[in-house]
Amino acid sequence: MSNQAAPDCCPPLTERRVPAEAAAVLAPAFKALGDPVRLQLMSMIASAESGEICVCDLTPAFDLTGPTISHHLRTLREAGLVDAERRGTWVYYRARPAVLGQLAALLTVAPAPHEDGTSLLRPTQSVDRRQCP
Amino acid sequence: MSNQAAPDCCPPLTERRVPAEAAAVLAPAFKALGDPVRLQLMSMIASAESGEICVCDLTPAFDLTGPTISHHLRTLREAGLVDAERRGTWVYYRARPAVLGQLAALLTVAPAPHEDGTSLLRPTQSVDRRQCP
DNA sequence: CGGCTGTCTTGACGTCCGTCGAATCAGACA
DNA sequence: TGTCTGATTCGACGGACGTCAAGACAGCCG
Repeated sequence: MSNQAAPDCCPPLTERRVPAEAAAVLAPAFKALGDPVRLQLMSMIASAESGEICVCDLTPAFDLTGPTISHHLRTLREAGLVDAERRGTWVYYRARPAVLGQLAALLTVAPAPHEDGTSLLRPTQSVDRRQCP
Repeated sequence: MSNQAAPDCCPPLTERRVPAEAAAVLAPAFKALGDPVRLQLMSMIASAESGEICVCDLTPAFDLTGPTISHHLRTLREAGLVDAERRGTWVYYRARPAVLGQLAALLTVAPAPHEDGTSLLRPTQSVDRRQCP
């Protein structure tokens, strides 16, 4: 339905101020990723071996009903983050790397040499970082 | 209040599936950027010449009341994306480049050589791309 | 001290979002 | 053709979100 979150272009958010029109187009993409379920769905789709993944593989991974997963997938679709294709009985979802890349570019901070090192990982100390040994 | 969106760590979303706990911590950061006003605020703060910017410079840039801007700034603060510091009469906000960098890394797609080129910019053709001449 | 300016908090209101159950649509298969 | 399975849409409900007006708090200055 011609939504297609279309960011203005490339300049990192830290370089120059994002104009209102660009923000209006970019924000929905971030909003789509602003839900834990959708973030996981996006990751499962984007990291699929064959480049695509069946809905029937996505649904059982959550404690949610089919319609709810379908709703989240639609949100990702309307945000322009994924593509869907029906093939026979099943529907396959595929990521749009170029779009992810654009969002990444927007958030990318140049070299960041004199950082304060205060990453999200260790804000103070109470955060569990059971990843990254 | 000890919120501090703390992503698990580094592996791009396209590499391996984001675990539920990590998604629960990362999603709020994206959600915070999922509003046009906050995205602009984030950009204005992150692109500030001196590294920080006064609330008195942020508020007049929008057609919104002071409390509303303050509310959005609080959201960004609680998401761990910015820091606030009161200095005399004014309050200054400063970005957290390391956090932005982590979010960027999560969205970064490796090299992406065989792309279909379908970036958000030109999904089909109906999108206005009055940026990027 | 008293007033002033700037910012944040509180309370309220309307809207949007996440979730579900039931119904509907799309293919496959007998 | 009929039926079964998989996925989406529809309708509804509770909760969260964006916004504002009014009030409270912090620091300056006369």
